[in-house]
Amino acid sequence: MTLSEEDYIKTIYHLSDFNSKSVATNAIAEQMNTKPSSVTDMVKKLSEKSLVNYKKYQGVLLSEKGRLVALSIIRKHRLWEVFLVDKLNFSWDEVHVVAEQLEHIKSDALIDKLDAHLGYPKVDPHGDPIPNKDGVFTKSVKKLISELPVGSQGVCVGVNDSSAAFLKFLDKNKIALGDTFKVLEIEEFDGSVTISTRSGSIRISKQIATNLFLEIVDEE
Amino acid sequence: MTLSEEDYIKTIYHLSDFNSKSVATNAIAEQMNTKPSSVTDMVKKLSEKSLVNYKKYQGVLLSEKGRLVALSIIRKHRLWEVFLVDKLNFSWDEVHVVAEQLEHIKSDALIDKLDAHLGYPKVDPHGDPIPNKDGVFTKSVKKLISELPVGSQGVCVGVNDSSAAFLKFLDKNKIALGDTFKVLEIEEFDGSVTISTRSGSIRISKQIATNLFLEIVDEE
DNA sequence: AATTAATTTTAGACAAAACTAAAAAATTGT
DNA sequence: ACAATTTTTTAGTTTTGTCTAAAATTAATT
Ligand SMILES: [Mn+2]
Ligand SMILES: [Mn+2]
Ligand SMILES: [Mn+2]
Ligand SMILES: [Mn+2]
Repeated sequence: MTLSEEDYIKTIYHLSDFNSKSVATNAIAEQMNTKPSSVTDMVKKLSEKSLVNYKKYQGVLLSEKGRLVALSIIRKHRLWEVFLVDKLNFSWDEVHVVAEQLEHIKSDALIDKLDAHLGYPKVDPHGDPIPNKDGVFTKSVKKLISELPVGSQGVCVGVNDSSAAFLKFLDKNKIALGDTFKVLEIEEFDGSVTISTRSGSIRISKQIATNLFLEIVDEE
Repeated sequence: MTLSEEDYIKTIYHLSDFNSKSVATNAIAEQMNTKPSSVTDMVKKLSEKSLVNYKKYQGVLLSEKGRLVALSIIRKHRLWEVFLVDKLNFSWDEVHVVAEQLEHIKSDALIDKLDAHLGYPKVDPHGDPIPNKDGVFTKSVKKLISELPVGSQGVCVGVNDSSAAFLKFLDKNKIALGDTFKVLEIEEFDGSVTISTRSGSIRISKQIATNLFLEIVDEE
């Protein structure tokens, strides 16, 4: 597999929405910043290698083989993201570009040992699940606090608004990525939410609640 | 810089012996498992970009610009090797192939943070020096114990004989890569050497002494 | 249903990096 | 010194991945 083939496979997987619907040539071209004609060429090649199912003018879907390739690249991408954040102190919004390169390093031993070194994480810094060696992953849910019912619990994994002002606000209120929160109460009147944090429980406004993503850990 | 260009630059640097003598087309071809004609093509391209000085039939030498590129790749290669050994528990003889890929990842921030995470190492797992950001490095010396005078001190960084038997012997005598040794006495009669180790001093035969490399740390 | 618009594919070209075969230059041995 | 050998370069292809321009197909609108 060349680097370019791997990126196409990954893009097709992402655009297919868990491999359920067929992906349009133009959609791939747009996502990858190439021309539709280039996509057609590549898709033909991937079809030759039976990594995708493709019929002219009908769009494209990953084969089972292709799906496993996609998941192995996604696994590498997300493990590297965890490494960059946990070990090298990158912030969660800087890691994607670098992981885009690291995901193509070819060495099974490397990924196994990296996985172990990171303590077999289940989720990347953006709250997205990390497939295991066989491409199995727990389809986790990432939701805004404002969308959750009372009693929900999850790990804070992202923000909608990444302005300096908002991040400063979070800091002041001792809210950080990686923290576990529980929704204690929702105020009907103004939509504000009371959540439990490390340092006791606090109430956050509806505006804040619509800007914080929780990763709901699907208990196994 | 493409991956291929980077590998050529690095190879030319290594073959030029600290950039002192001009490198033959055939030597590059042999080292890189390509044909001489391919090398000529690439060398012309590198010359266009003024990364090398090249005149037909005269061999090639890195320009100052090229030398700095070479050193930045070597820096990355060796830092990744340290990471693989120190953090991921690879053994020192497994890391080269993987580092050969990792050295091409493009991100200054990544290398800075990796360097910090590793504690700013000066030397890679094979005892080779790690250039700093500006391409400066202490030209360190790697020598067999049998070649050292009494009083020499250094870090054990490699073996000549990597047979299981020899490695087992080292293990039994509590000699490991990364240990610091000092030459205490050399026996004229049989060439055996007394060295100080973690666990006191031991005498090793001439045969052992000709199979262990020490990295002599050039005090600055 | 027919025309128009959008999407997708084909045809032909190009740059990067490799190759083979043959020509040119440098080196070596007598 | 000059023929033989080795090294290096040139010329012409190939593969991979991209592009533009034009043709084919499908989708949307009157
Ligand atoms: Mn990528
Ligand atoms: Mn991610
Ligand atoms: Mn390399
Ligand atoms: Mn090394």
